[in-house]
Amino acid sequence: MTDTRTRAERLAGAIADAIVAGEWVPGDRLDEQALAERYGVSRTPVREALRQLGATGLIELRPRRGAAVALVTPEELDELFVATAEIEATCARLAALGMSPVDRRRLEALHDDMGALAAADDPVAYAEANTAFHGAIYAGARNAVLAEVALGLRRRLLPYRKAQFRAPGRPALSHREHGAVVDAIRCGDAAGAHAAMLHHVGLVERAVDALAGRAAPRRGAA
Amino acid sequence: MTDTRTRAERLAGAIADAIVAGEWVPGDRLDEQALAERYGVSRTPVREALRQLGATGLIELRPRRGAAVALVTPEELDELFVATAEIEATCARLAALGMSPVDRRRLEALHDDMGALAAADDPVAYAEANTAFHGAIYAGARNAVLAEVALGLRRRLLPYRKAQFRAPGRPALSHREHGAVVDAIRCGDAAGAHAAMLHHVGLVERAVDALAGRAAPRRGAA
DNA sequence: TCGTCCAGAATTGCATGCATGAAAGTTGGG
DNA sequence: CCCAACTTTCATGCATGCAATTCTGGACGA
Repeated sequence: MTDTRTRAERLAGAIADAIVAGEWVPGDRLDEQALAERYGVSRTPVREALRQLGATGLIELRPRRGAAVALVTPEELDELFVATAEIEATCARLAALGMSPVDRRRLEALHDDMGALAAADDPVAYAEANTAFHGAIYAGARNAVLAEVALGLRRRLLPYRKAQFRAPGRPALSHREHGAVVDAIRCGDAAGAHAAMLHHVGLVERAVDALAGRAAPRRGAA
Repeated sequence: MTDTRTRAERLAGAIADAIVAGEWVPGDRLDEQALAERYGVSRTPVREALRQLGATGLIELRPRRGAAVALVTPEELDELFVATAEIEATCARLAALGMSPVDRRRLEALHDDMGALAAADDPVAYAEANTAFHGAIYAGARNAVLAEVALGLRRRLLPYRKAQFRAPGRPALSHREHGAVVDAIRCGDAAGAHAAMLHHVGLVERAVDALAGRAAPRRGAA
């Protein structure tokens, strides 16, 4: 069956995928004509796709100066991480309160499966399963709006956390932290789920900082 | 000095303002040609503006079938309110933890000023000040990303909460709830600020529900 | 009365062309 | 050698035109 979406929509998806895949890195210029030729369309749908992506924050549109993959400052990156952590923690709390028994079992099963990937120290497979894990938390919160916001923020962070799981032993650490979240959700411990998720994403931030070769930014520190 | 923004950007702002002002209500079709004539431009920048607004959720773009002001179902409306409440509560918690003494004083002053508006039962002036109040909370959280998300959700809700303050006595009730938030922030009571804000926005939702009653817009209703 | 089907009209999707503003390159002066 | 102003080049912003799809309304048959 044919795709009913417009070219602009498909382009937006394709360009976003390419950015997340690292084909362009933050700061790279997105030339309208080059994109048009690459995807075999005219500049018009390319421009519409770029506007759409600009509204999500994944790219930046500077009037008369073209589009570029969003280049966030260290301060903005910290805010992005904090915002993501808070929203994911909120999802975890809502999940602890309202997740169905069946969904809880599924989450536990997914977590158990990830244990094997962590033990095998398989970063690629673990990263993929990690996305599913966080997606299960979003779903457990039973709030599509929060999930959409969280996914949007996660996408904006992806260009900066690509290599995160490649550090040896990181999947295992991530898995232990997930365990705290899963335990709290299983017990219906809303505050515990919130705290565990906040702690987890906070650790991810510090890992990214370490990879970037910076000292971990501290909120309000001198 | 001349506006350096492109026509598409200005159009996006103007159309959003018109929607929030109630010039079009949820479900109304947005005709490209009509918009182009109204704002004295061609369809090209109009289309780009519509894509931008579509990405924010304020309008819906149905391929080959035009754009319309987003018509949210009662279930989605509930999710929007919950998400907004959770994010604003998070901002309140962060504000309680990290707001500067000067900002705390400013927030208290703003709250006191709103007391007069509430006593006078002036819904229009109170609604305006209310926006400033919540903006002060966002600022207190010191996280532009969270603030941006909260504002975006608030904007999507605005077409549904326009008449909210017109119920007699509502400004006074809102002001009392704000007082609980302000008190908690003043004491640095993070959990209290979170709970007070959650409660406050939850009450707003119930007020909107009451106003909407059975006349709430329904998609595809029989 | 109701549903179906088929022009005609209207609207969206996209390509193309041109004008404007920004960046790069060049030249002349200090 | 450096810098500033000018020129050139090129990408973006926008208008216009055409093709494809959807919508409308009326005729026709059950």
